[in-house]
Amino acid sequence: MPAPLETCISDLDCASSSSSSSDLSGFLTDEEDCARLQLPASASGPPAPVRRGAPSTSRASEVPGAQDEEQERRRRRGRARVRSEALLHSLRRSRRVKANDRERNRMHNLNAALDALRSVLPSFPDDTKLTKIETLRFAYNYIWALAETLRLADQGLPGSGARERLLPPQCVPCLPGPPSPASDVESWGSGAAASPSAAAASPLSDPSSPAASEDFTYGSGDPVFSFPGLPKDLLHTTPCFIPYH
DNA sequence: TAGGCCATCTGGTCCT
DNA sequence: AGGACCAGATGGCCTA
Repeated sequence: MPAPLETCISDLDCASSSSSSSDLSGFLTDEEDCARLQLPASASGPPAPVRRGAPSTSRASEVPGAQDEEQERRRRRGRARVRSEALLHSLRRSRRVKANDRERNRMHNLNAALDALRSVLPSFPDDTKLTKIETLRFAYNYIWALAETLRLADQGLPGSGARERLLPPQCVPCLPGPPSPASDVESWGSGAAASPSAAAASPLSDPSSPAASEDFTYGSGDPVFSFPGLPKDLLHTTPCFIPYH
């Protein structure tokens, strides 16, 4: 019984010999086309050329010289198979290269956004670049600290509404941030996203820590970021709002 | 040298 | 169907 794949590849032999390499999409596109190669020639596609309507193997053996023709046919089929597999590989490869390019570009955009985020965060004195995860955690804490500063300012100036003027109302509820460190320090890092290791690493988890009793300032140059009423080293710690793994 | 961070590749899944 | 998004794998670079 002749292999269907060989029959199809015999078709490909004719098709590929008349097609340039830049015109492959019409008959070989992807895995589905590859699967189609497994179908019998009668299942789809153009009718087989007369050449492939040659006598069957059993009849060919009866004709003098037919064995040579059969061998030649097999050689052609073998070459066609190699060619078609190479074409499939080439097409898959070009698609993969395009996908890789898009993915690279996507990651570059993501990194550009992270750089933009870094640029609006207070920079470290030694100009060390924050890692990606540090940038995200730092930004989270920084936003929380700013909001908390406004909240404390509001407490100091009842009815001033400074926070409401500076921050849209939805900004505050969207921060699942910690409670005021002064009032509920122990609950820092106790959220669902928190890990014990992170909580233990934070000086804020220890109410007796000196860090929890001093006003937070950030930066050694100009400007120095000051957050009255907030614990020192707030932004250097990672109070687990972004889960650890 | 081990561990952390990062860029890239890759295949799978979802969405338009 | 093609692109976006995601997560895992891998290898390079750097630092303690």
